[in-house]
Amino acid sequence: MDTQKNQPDSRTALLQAARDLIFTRSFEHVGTAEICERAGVRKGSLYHFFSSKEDLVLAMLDALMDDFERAVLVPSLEGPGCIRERIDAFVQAIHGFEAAVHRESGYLPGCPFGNLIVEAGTYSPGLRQAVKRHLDRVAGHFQRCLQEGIDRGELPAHTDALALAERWLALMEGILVMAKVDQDPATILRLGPALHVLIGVSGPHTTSEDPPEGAAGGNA
Amino acid sequence: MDTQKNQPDSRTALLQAARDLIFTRSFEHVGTAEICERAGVRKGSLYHFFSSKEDLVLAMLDALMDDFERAVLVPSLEGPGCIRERIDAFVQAIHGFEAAVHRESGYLPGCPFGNLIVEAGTYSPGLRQAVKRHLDRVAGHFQRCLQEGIDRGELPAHTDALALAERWLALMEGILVMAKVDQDPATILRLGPALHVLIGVSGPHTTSEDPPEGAAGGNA
DNA sequence: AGTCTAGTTGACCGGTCGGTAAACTGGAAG
DNA sequence: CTTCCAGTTTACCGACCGGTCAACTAGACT
Repeated sequence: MDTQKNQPDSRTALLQAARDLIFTRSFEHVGTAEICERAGVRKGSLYHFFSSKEDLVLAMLDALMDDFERAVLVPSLEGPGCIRERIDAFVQAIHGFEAAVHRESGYLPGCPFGNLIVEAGTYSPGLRQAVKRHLDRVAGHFQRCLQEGIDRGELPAHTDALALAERWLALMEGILVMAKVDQDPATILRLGPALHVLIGVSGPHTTSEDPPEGAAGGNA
Repeated sequence: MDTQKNQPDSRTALLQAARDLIFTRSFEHVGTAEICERAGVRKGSLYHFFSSKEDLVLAMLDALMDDFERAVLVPSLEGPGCIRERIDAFVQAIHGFEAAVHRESGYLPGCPFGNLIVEAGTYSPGLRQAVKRHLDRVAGHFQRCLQEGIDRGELPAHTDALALAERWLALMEGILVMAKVDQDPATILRLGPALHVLIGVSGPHTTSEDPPEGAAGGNA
């Protein structure tokens, strides 16, 4: 009831192995054999639990999204502070995650959802729609965060939270593409403050740039 | 015997075939056999002119960038009008191109450079650095356009054209990722105006949104 | 006991991939 | 004529891919 631990082994191991491998590399460059090897499972078992590699990845994305919500979206976007501080917390969380992967694996992976779209978006409708679902969910978090800012008077009352959330997501995807080009987590911190301008919380003074604020951008 | 040299060069045909195929699909999903078939050339010839598939793609990117500069960047960013109008022309040009490919092939390809980064960025340093070089060149066009706006007084004098150009590029990449998720060129038009906000030319009134200006004429 | 069944195993398949090797072609030069 | 060589052609390779299959195992239910 509370746990289905009588069968967690192979299926869960496959999901975790697929996540680790596909996240740091890519869907196409990670084969089922490698996934199985890392999971400590034979290939036949993979196809006992999943009907195809795509099916495995679909389930992996669900688990990934759950963890992403729990570890990044909710803590940063529903945490304390004003909109501006929440955006900073969000950027910091993304940076921390990408930097950690980069430190451990040598790769800066970028956005796993965006990566999958680019790889498979033009020929696998199933994967594309699944990724779209998850990105819509991410945008939903942005939207709620923005709406709260509107309700609190931090954003103009006429702000279109839905449209602005989509722009937020677009810029974030682009930032992660740029970071992947550079293979450098610092790019996330350098471009992250652009979100302030896009969302309109760069400060009461000017619309073009935010002043150098303390040592917040510093990295260990 | 006489028409065998009708095609100017097998090399050129291979480059064009690679571009057509890889652009609408992807690097990984287009094989050398298919490229050769489209180019009307046997595989041995491919490896006479290029040392590897990656080498072919590298050369293809150079030609693609030249055409992109000539057909999109220069006409839109160095054309008449203020910064804001140039941004609109740029977005229109990108949209026109993506929509045309989408109409003809059924695929919305997104940014070929961004696609390649996501596909190969984490395991092929050569491709990654080549893409970075080309994207830097694109950002250079943005930067010159912005600098001109600063010189003309359309942008604040303290504007950092280099940093802003990078943000412009990041948002554009993100917009194309979003359009690829949606597989809908309209997403480019919907998100394009966010560039106004990011760059700070959304108008003298407010920082959040630009007024709905209908009838964005089909200008390319 | 016997049966049922979810799960596991390892051998195997057909196909595709990037890339190779060697023979061949035709025109230019000595 | 012979030599030379950029370019072409054809057949082929080994590796790897996602996926299949029938046999097997161990626990649960009757």
